[in-house]
Parts: sequence; structure tokens; C-alpha cells
Amino acid sequence: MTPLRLGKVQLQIMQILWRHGRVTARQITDELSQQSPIAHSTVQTLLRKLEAKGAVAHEVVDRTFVFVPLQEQADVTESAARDLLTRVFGGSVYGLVAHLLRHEKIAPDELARLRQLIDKEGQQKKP
Amino acid sequence: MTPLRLGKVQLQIMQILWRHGRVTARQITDELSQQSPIAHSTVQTLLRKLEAKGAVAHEVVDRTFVFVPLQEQADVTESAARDLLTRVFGGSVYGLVAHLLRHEKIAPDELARLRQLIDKEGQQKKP
DNA sequence: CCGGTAAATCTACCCCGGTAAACGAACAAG
DNA sequence: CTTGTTCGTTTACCGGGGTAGATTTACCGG
Repeated sequence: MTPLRLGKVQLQIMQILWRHGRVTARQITDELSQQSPIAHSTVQTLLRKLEAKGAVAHEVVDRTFVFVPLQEQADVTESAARDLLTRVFGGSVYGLVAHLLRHEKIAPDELARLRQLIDKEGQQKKP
Repeated sequence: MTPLRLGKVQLQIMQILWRHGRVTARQITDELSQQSPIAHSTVQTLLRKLEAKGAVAHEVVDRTFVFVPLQEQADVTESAARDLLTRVFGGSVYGLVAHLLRHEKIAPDELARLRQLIDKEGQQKKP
């Protein structure tokens, strides 16, 4: 299980795949182009590279490719998060969270939910 | 102020720079080689690339280069964290922290300190 | 049957991180 | 003076992300 490193656009493609489950290259191009224009062939190239890597697969429906994600979102999220955690924060969850609290603005209700979450986590000492 | 993208080894070099303030290329090579062997010329090449990017500078002392970091650790940390936050967690601090709590094992005392930190953050509503 | 349309493939760049050998300069020891 | 060591510089290569034009393939409508 190699960590599977994904680039910026590749991640965006995977996210579209995860949201919709089954999409054509054209759909991906359209959705990506809403943010910044991108050539259809570029998307196709990246999809081929993703497929070569085992991150996606395609089925042929009506002579057009329908792509499906193979790599789980949870896995990619996990490896990306752990990557930042270890490389930048030396593995300290406290360090990362402290940084987020200090440098990112957080809505008060989010903060409240966070406190609840941590409390619940603390309760799970004795199962 | 471009985000300044750094690779894996480049980040390690910057971290050594940040720890020591002023180091020679040799010191960096030695320190990096404790983890995984790396050629001295590789380190020098990366240092040149970092300098070309404005991340470091060098002074000449006794005919050898002494490198100093120009880019602040806080800035790099910040951009890396925000990068993950926006690209993977859609900007949701809650999402990222929740992920960390769920998937990373955290020492009980770290959890306690986290709760304190969040409480203190909550108090700063009315200054 | 023919031309348009749309999809897929081929091919070719550029950039940059990482890797390192090869070369050159300068000094230190003998 | 010659040789070896230690720097720094030059140069080259690989891999992979990103980009996209050009080309082929296949269908569909007139």
C-alpha cells in the first residue's frame, strides 16, 4: 500500500469522481472549467495517468469512457493529512491543531462543536 | 507573495536551517545522511535552487558558504497547512481536526492540553 | 455516401524536484 | 612541487505533474 501521491489537478479530478461515483471525462472537464479553464485533452491525459496508477478505472458505455474511482477518498485524505503532520509538524497533532486555532479563523459554532468532539474523545478511556 | 512550493528534501533542508540558523552545506549533508544517505552534491544543488527561489542566502566565511534561511518557518508552515486545509478539507478546520482526532492516536495529556487550548480560544470572544 | 461532431489516442512540450557524476579551484600536507 | 582533500560549479538525467495540439476513430444526421 504505497501512499499514492496526487498532484493538485489530479486531486480535483478524484474529488469529482468521489462526489459523483461515475462520470465521463467530458463531465470532469466541464466541472473543472467552471473554476479555471482546462483543455479536455489535459483531463484525459491526467485520467490515463491516474488509471495507470490504479487510482481510477473505466468502463465503456455507448463507446464513451465512464470513469470510476478505485482509490478511496478516506485513504487519500488520510495520507495527505499524515504527510503534513509528520513532515511539517513532526508528528505532533497538538502542534497542528494549535497552529490551526492560531492562524485560521473559525466560526464560534465550529469551535463549540470541536470542544464537544474532544470531550467525547476523552470519554472513550474505558470502553 | 507566492506560496513558495517546497519539495520533501527541500523542506528538510529548511528545517535544519531553521533549527541552527547558520549552517554549511556539509553540516546539512551530514545531518540528512543520518536518516537516509544523500550525496553532498545533491544537497548543494538543492541549496542553489532554494537560493534561486529566494528561500535561503549564503555568506562566505573562510572560503566556505554558510547558509541562512530567508523564508520564515511560520510562512512555510502556514502555507502548507492552508494548502491541505483548502484542497483536501474544503477549508473546514472542523473537518481537518475531526479527521485528526479520529485517525491519529493522541496521548491523553495532549488531548487535555488541546481542550484547554480550545477553551482559551473560546474565551477570547470579548476582549 | 459524406461531412460534422465528439471521443480517444498519440505525441510533444515545459517545469521542477531529486539525484549525482564530473570538473575545477584552493588549500594542506608531504 | 605533487598529491590529496574539500569545497563549489557545471552539467546531465530521470520521473512525474500539467498542458495541449494533432491525429485517428466512430457514430449520426442529412
